[in-house]
Amino acid sequence: MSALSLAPRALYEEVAELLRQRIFARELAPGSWIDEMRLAEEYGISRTPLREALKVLATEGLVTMKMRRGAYVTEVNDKDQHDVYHLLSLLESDAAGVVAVQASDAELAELNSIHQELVAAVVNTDKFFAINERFHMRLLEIANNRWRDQMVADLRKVMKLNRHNSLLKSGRIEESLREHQALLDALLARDVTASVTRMQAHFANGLEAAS
Amino acid sequence: MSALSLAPRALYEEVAELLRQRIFARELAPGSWIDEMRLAEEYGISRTPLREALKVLATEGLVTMKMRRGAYVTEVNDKDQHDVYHLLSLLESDAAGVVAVQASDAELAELNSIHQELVAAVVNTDKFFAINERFHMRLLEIANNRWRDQMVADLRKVMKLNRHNSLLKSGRIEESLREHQALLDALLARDVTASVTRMQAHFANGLEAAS
DNA sequence: ATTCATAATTATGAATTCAAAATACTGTTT
DNA sequence: AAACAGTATTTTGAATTCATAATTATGAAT
Repeated sequence: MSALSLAPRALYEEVAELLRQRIFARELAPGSWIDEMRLAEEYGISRTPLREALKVLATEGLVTMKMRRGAYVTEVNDKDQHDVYHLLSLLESDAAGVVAVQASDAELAELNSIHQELVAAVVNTDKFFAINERFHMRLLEIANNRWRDQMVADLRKVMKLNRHNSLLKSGRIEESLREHQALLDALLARDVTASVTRMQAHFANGLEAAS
Repeated sequence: MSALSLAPRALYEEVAELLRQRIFARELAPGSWIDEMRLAEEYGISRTPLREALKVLATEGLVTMKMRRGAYVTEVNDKDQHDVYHLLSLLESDAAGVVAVQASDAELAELNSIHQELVAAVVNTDKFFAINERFHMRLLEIANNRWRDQMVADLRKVMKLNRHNSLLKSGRIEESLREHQALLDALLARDVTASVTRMQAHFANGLEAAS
């Protein structure tokens, strides 16, 4: 007795999301060929919406179309990984600077409260990851630039293609928490430069740990 | 007796590019409905590749799909315009910083030579615009981050949706040239901070003139 | 004349069909 | 056994067809 979705997505969107999940789960491995017929049959749909979904994923960079030989899961090499991470750092640091200037007091308080949840979740790795993700997402929302949001979302998807995909290593929880705290201090002080710098530092440390 | 393209694009890509041209030319105006059947007939193709092209443009942000009512050219308001411009500034400034560090002497010399062309073209507005575009593109290429290139390309497409789309106002040619010169000086001196700052300034002035 | 209900038309979304290209298979020759 | 030619199969790309939702047109009732 599930409620009908109020805004049912188009079938091709639905399928695109399913494919993303399978790609991130490495069920569809980087470099591997995507069997249109097999998947269409598996999902009980025709090839038409499936092929539309593949074209969307290709535009996002998750999939690579090869002329007359179909779709392949994009292979992300070390340089790609590094390049994408660099851009994430750039965009999110900029967002932090914007938040330091533009956020309402209530919004800063909200970020602070998410951070407190983070502190409380330090013993639970999975929960910590989830809340950490939420912190970053909320900060982006507050920065209020839908184009950046879209770009960050796409880049994060590409990051997930890599085996070492976690933006946050389990061994770095305490360290990461301190970095978050420092960032939050800068935001609450509405110090733009420090906010940007500390977000950059947060990312720089993350990459070092990930490489 | 034209040479066959060595890498003939897929039909849906071809069509996507044709549609982009028409959107930028405002032949397909922002907010207007895109008539699939009409266009398919006009191009002498079926709706299938056309619809695939529309989904690509939707992912790029040029087109908005409305459930069960087709595709519409995206309307870009002033805030969008500002937000996109901000990101272009951020990405290209960062690229300038990267170039200052990583470019070979030959690559810097190449940028310098393009700049000399720019100086020479100061009397010819159209030529100036074209060479200016080439300078920015080449700088991005040298920065060597295909993900950024893709993002910048997409953002520039969105900028073109706006009536005041020129990233460079005709009244600002001399001023723009001076900014380029200053940027180039910083690059040749391999001064990262100055390179970033001057690219930012170049963009900041551009927006002011555009608004 | 305006509103409302109903029918006709049109457009979308998705399945199916079809043509051509790429790949796999078979059998022959060396 | 390896290399090749020729055939069969598979798969892609694109056109066509079909079902249904949305829109428009028509006509009746107030």
